[in-house]
Amino acid sequence: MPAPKKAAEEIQALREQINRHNYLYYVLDAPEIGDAEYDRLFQRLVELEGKYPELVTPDSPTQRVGAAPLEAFGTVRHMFPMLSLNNAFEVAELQEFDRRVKTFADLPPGEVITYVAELKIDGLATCLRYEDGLLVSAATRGDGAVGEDVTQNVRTIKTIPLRWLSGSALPGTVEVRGEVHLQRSEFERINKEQEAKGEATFANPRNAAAGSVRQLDSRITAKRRLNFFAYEVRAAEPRFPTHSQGLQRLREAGFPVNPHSKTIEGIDEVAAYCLDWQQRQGELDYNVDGVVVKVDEIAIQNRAGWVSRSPRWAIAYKFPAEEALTVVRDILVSVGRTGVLTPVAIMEPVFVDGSTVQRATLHNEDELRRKDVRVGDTVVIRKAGDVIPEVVRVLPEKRTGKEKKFAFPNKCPACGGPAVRPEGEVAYRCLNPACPAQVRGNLEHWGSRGALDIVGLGEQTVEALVSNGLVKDVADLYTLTKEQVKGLERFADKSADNLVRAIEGSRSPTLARFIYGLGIRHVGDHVAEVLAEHLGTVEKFLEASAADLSQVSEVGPVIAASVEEYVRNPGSRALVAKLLSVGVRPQPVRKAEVTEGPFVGKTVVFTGGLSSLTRQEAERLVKNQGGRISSSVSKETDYVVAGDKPGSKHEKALKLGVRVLSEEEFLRMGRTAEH
DNA sequence: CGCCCTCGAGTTCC
DNA sequence: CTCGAGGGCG
Repeated sequence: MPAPKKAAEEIQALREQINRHNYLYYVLDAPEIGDAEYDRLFQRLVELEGKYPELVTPDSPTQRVGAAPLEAFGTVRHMFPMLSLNNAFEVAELQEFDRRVKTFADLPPGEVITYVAELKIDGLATCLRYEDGLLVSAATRGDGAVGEDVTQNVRTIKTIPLRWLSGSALPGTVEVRGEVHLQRSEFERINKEQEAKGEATFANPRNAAAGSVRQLDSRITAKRRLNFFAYEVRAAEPRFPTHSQGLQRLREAGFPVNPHSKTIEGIDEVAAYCLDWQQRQGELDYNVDGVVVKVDEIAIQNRAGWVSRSPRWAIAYKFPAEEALTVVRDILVSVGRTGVLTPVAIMEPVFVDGSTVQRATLHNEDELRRKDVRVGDTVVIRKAGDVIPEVVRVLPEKRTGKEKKFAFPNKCPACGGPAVRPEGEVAYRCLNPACPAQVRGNLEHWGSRGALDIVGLGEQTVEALVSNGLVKDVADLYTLTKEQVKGLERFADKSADNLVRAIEGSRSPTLARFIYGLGIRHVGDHVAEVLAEHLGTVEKFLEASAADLSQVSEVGPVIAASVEEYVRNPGSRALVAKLLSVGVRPQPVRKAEVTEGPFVGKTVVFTGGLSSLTRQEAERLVKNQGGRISSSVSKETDYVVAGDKPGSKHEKALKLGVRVLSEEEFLRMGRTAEH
């Protein structure tokens, strides 16, 4: 039996009323009706929807109670990458930021820029996707490009509209970014509850919010009153000329936008806002860790541009981090895989900012001297960034005279061999290539994610393999048998099998991973990729010369010399030969032969800044399509791509009559060729 | 040569 | 995340 029209109308009316009261209650904190009245409306809606299940829609307020647990989270690709921000810790850095914006946006130094200052909520950056005004997905930040799908959990957050308020929706697909967080009062309530249940408590509101959003059972999430502040709206076509107008529209659409966000003229007033809230942060019922400052006008934002993955037109002013006092019990020296000696302070365990800390790097001899850290000293520590502990300074007034100055060793603590600090460098290095610390480090590196990606070959396993004499170098891994591994402590049948299988599975790495895995000085994953692309095969790699390599973009004299030295060294040649003989087969780089297209056999030169892709991406595009890159313009040059603020190369191109392309024209040529 | 940016390498805790 | 150092450009 179809639902009567009257029921449908009543349901619609109830939803509108409930949404409105939700908004008044949760977002504006100004309810117009009492709880009993609200419950009556809600119950009536539940009743009608129970009677006519075909009328239940995903944006109904009854759909916020959570759903059955998930097995695992899926992933969502963000429409626009979620960027990271540069930090400022002092007013001077804000002024430097202001100066840079003007430089890059071509504005006179005297110009007064309009900024928007927003409190930086200490929660979880979350990206909501709406299609024609209806919430379709919610994702965590993840790596910036792809995040975890937490839609079920986010639907339970009462302040997040399941549908934009009528009349305010932007058509098409729109992303709303914001911060999911917990109020301090709610955090305390949850912890009391956890305690009563005998379950683990959360260290701070951020961890509690993160734990709640990453709950596989959204019914648990629904019981925690998570909150949300929206701070950005993005659509394929920019809809607003200023950031503040975007925020205004979010407010109109029913999103909670932080009430303290403020449009401010000039950086000096922005700095005053930052310092003011630094003082007053305790007045808020949620944690903030700073202020985000954005250029208001989108046109200026675009002119200021981006550096790598962070915008030049925004900065995070960070409040001073929580600090704690502790005592240095000892200073140890660790030896990395490259033989670098790094001093580490071992401290009385102390709780700072969500976790208990007892180690902190002291970086190197110079840093240690600068801070003058001695064993027995009382030190101030804090978290640099979110996790890494840092010794800020020593409190000399706490000294008793019994503290011991640390003498930096000139012997390697791992092998006892000589350690030297080359002129002009900050690090001491152990010179013994057979040093057990380096041997272990090389093995771990070989198995690491960016290299051969051997799951299970961690620190513990490497230690066990080496100390039992089963493995001396990375090639030995490939002749390990399950029986040998089973003889080790902690290795049962199953885990031994897993390890041997994981090693087997790594026999055909890409050439880039293979080169990276060898651990050549100055060759990280990126440079390894560049080298592999240029060399193509492991045979060519073994013949690499500095003269040839330094022609390659991104490879300078230092890297070129380092690689040549590696491939000439008899020890490393022997290792590569051994790897090949035990059946490791680095895959030659397959270059699809491009025979037609606009760039085949052409030489291209870039000048000026590109906006929609990086210089390196553009160069790769040309190379993939059979072209060559050159750094200077001559009559041999076929195209000069002139980006923003082109330099002298542009003039030279005009003089020589070389074809000049705009970024747009270049992209069009590249794209048509890709199909 | 100086500036800006990116990369490499080392590090902590759960 | 942070430091130091390498590479590219003007």
